[in-house]
Amino acid sequence: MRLVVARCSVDYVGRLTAHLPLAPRLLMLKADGSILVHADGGSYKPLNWMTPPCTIQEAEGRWTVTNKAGEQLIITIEEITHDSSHELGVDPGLRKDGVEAHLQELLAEQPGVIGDGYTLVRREFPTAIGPVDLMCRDSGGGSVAIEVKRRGEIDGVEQLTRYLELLNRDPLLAPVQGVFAAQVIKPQARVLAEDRGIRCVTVDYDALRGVEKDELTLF
Amino acid sequence: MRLVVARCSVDYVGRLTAHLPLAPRLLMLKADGSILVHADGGSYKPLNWMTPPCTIQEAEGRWTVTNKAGEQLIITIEEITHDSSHELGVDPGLRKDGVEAHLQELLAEQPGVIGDGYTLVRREFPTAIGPVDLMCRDSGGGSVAIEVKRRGEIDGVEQLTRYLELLNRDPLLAPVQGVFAAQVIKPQARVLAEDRGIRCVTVDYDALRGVEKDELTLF
DNA sequence: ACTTTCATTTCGCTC
DNA sequence: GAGCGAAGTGAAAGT
Repeated sequence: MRLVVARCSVDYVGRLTAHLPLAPRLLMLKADGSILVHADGGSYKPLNWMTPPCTIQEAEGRWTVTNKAGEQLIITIEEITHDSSHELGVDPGLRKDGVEAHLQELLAEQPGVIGDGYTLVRREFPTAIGPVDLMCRDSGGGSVAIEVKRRGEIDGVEQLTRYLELLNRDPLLAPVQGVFAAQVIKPQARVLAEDRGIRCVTVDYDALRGVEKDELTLF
Repeated sequence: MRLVVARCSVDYVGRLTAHLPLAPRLLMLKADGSILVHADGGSYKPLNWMTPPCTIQEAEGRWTVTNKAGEQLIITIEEITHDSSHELGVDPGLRKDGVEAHLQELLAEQPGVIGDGYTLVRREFPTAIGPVDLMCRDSGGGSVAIEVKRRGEIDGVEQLTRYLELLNRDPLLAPVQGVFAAQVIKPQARVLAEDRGIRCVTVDYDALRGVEKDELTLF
């Protein structure tokens, strides 16, 4: 990784055109050829950048970064105040815990938490308008489509409604019940869901993980 | 801005929990107190970060970053290989051109691209639940509500559906046709739109701009 | 301050 | 590789 602090102006021409007036900034050149232009504030997102794969052509006071799609980042450099290179190697990567995917995994392992006697048909059940998070059968053999969210809001209810409408057109599946499962369900989402005959279930992430742990430690 | 290259491990506890094993990385500390942890690859997104406002407490080999919501980023430092500070000042900011607003402008100037004989009634046509991007009349004098998106996805179809439902209750306007216009329309969004009687139009941004240029250069 | 919407979204997964 | 949904989405604009 090469770090350059320089007074520069930047022009991007690609999916849109953008211009950065002359000012001191950090230029971060990564090992994969990508480049980031950062200011000293407005964190997280660079002012301008080019994602890999791309090539950097350095001329006197003018760097031209080009990617496969022909997009260009042109950096005009007036003055360099710092320039250093560092060997970092490949990063071992981030381990995340507590996102929707994990919640879905836990519920897939314990469908009984959502409804007595529920059994899993499959996760990410495919439909023409996208996958249903969990498809189950209830104790009577009826189909149940379950939408899992970390935070239950109206968008999620709309999403499940679309799936249900489609699934209920399929005579092999219909009638399909809907369940909206989330750690927290906002009142408006709950009202809308129940108005549409969708059952709401709030799930406790730590409890789910606890049950999982208990089961594991029994053996 | 302070730049530190260090062998470190990072733990985030907040909206989720995340862990980064020990490895060399760049730590970028910005003037507003925010901090970014970058590896030598990936795109512009940091491996881990904390957005301002937040406070950094530096102890021996252990930096603790805390924000208002109580989320924490704990950086355990084994070895520092670089440490430099730089005065950058406030950035003058980015000028952009070519986003959705611009696409809407171009279509407003050339409604014929969306449908033969279409004429513009007005942009940002107001309704009780928000403005319709473009309201036009077709060659027969009928009303057409147009939703403009850079990328046409299901959300956009839902939005237009809500507008149409409302507009069609107004006896002075009804019947109102719906058109979903975007540079790219995803198949699922297209299926949903056409199922609801909404016509889909894909528009070529460069061609629109080209036509505009040609018209200008004719005079 | 809160809500809505856009994004050069990026990222990860499934088909 | 394309397509889709989630994201610690972030960021900006309007209310």
